[in-house]
Amino acid sequence: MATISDVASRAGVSTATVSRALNGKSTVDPELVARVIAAARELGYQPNGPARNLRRQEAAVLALIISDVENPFFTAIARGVEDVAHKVGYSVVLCNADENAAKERRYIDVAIQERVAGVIMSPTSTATNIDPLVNRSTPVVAVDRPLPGHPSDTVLVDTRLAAREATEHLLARGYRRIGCVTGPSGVRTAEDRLAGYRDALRAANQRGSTRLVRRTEFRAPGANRAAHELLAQPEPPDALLVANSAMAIGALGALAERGLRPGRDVGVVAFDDVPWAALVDPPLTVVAQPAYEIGTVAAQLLLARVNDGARPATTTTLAARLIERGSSHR
Amino acid sequence: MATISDVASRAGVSTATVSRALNGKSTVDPELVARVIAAARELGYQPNGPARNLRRQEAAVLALIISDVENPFFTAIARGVEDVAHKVGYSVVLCNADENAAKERRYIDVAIQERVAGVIMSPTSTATNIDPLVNRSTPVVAVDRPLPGHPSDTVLVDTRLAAREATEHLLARGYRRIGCVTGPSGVRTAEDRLAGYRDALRAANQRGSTRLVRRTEFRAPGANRAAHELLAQPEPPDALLVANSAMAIGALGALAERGLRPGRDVGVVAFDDVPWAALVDPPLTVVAQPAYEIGTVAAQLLLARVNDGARPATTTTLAARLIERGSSHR
DNA sequence: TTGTACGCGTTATCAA
DNA sequence: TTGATAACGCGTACAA
Repeated sequence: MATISDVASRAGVSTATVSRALNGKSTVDPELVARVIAAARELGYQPNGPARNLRRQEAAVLALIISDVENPFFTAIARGVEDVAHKVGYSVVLCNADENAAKERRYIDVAIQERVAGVIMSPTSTATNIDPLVNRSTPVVAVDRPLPGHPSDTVLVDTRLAAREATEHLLARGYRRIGCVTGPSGVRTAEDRLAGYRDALRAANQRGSTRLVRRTEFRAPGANRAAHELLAQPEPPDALLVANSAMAIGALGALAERGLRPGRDVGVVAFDDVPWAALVDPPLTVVAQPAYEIGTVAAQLLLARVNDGARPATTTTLAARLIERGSSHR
Repeated sequence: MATISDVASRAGVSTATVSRALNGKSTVDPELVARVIAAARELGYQPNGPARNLRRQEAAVLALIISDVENPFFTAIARGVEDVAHKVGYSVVLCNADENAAKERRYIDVAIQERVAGVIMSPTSTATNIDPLVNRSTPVVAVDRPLPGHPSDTVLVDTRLAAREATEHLLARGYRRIGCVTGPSGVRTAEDRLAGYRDALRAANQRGSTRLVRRTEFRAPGANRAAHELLAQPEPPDALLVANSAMAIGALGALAERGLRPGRDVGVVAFDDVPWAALVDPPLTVVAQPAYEIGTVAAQLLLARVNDGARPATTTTLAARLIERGSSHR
């Protein structure tokens, strides 16, 4: 494989000049630049990344550690991050922690070992430990969920308010016993959505009952079981607030299995506006989170911090938007 | 940040011994190993990846370049690759080419620059050029679509046969004018699905008509337009074979917009068994591709080739499975 | 079994 | 503006 000195001898210059020419330093004779570029092309020269990163003590790479690659919310974030990063010459490596603290820990180690410029992550839980990153002063931006412990740039959605509005919407539609299927305890978004739900009930002078609330993993099977449990009760809920789209699949499945029609029999609002939401019958009312924008904002914050480690940490909170469809209409 | 010589002095040994101890070489006194490990832990030592990769001339990293992160088919492949790679100590970096030849090209360059051990990719089109990888003898495994030019390990689904069976299923259900919405020309899976569709019509002594076929990008909006065009004709199709799940969303949307009910009015079979397929009304008949298994097989092939570059190239073809649901029932 | 010393390919410093 | 050279941190050949 061609190295920088191969290019240097072919162009009849020193390696230093090749390096300067290829990195666009302004202090190089234009004619030499042309010769270097030609030589590099002829040899199919590609710089050796590890050597460059070793020398520079940093790679033009951002790590994005997300909790679940199969969740469209997180893949949309990924696209936002990529679009911003690529524009300024950074690559993004996507790591799937799979809602698994051990995998997450492993990817944090990989990010450190590879000396990436910065890390964007959605922590799997409040147990997430970023001390290793902080100790090495690798910039970290949290998305979707805040990081425990250290102050860091954070991009969130006002999901508590969104959950409140969604619940108020159900109340306004005439549903009276609203249930909530949310994520595991220890995950901030799960807590916030539940809190927003309770805010709305309290504001309407309803006493929330724990019999109407279930916590489960953020996936379909758990939500399916949870919905069945709620609906099997003597006084079942007449509406459900569901905390993400995978869970919506489980919950809607449970309704179908019980012969209940969303909207008419049980009102349903779920978080995340997935492409198929408008397609089910009746179409699903959702809380649309600005996932792509979370990604772009996070990437901008991270790049800013890479260039200035002393910037004070900020928290950006984006608004979600309720999209009313048939599943919350009797 | 702690280096290997920090660990060495703390443990009272040489850097060579630290290296050997940490890499599990058998020729080290067990007591020294213990001291080294203790020192490394105390210092929070993490090896410098770039330095290690520079020295080793290779990184324990696989690149996975997929055509679309937002397509569940590809994210399932990614999980398969990850699970196999992690088991043997390799990391996976996921790159989203976004069905875009330029991004794909860029990620190939990144893979070369970072000197990854190997690349798994689903080529965006027959124009994909992997010469740069081949020239540097970086092992490549193609998934979903074959690579043009060079013989390489390849993991495919027998999608032509699957399309034929899906079409025969529609014929057996009594549909008589079957249309096909497939992907762009130049993409092998798009061609194969169309070919399988035509195989079935020919076997049934039907003359396929180009008026029943549309090609479009593998996304919902294109498929939506295509389905509208097909259905607006004087003699519209009474069934549709749709080439992936994103396109299914567009096509089902078109049916809804025209007040047509899947199954009863227009039979529908789509590729890829997505979680919501069973949830729409009527449930969607699909061709389930073994995506996760594609990933595991591809990773195994790649790792085998990393260890033995002389292995002959193989092509593995996996079978797809038709899952009959309501959308192909009158 | 352990230590010394070199080189991987690049960039940055310094001198010319 | 250019070139010689040192240094980044690690693994290993070789010597002890």
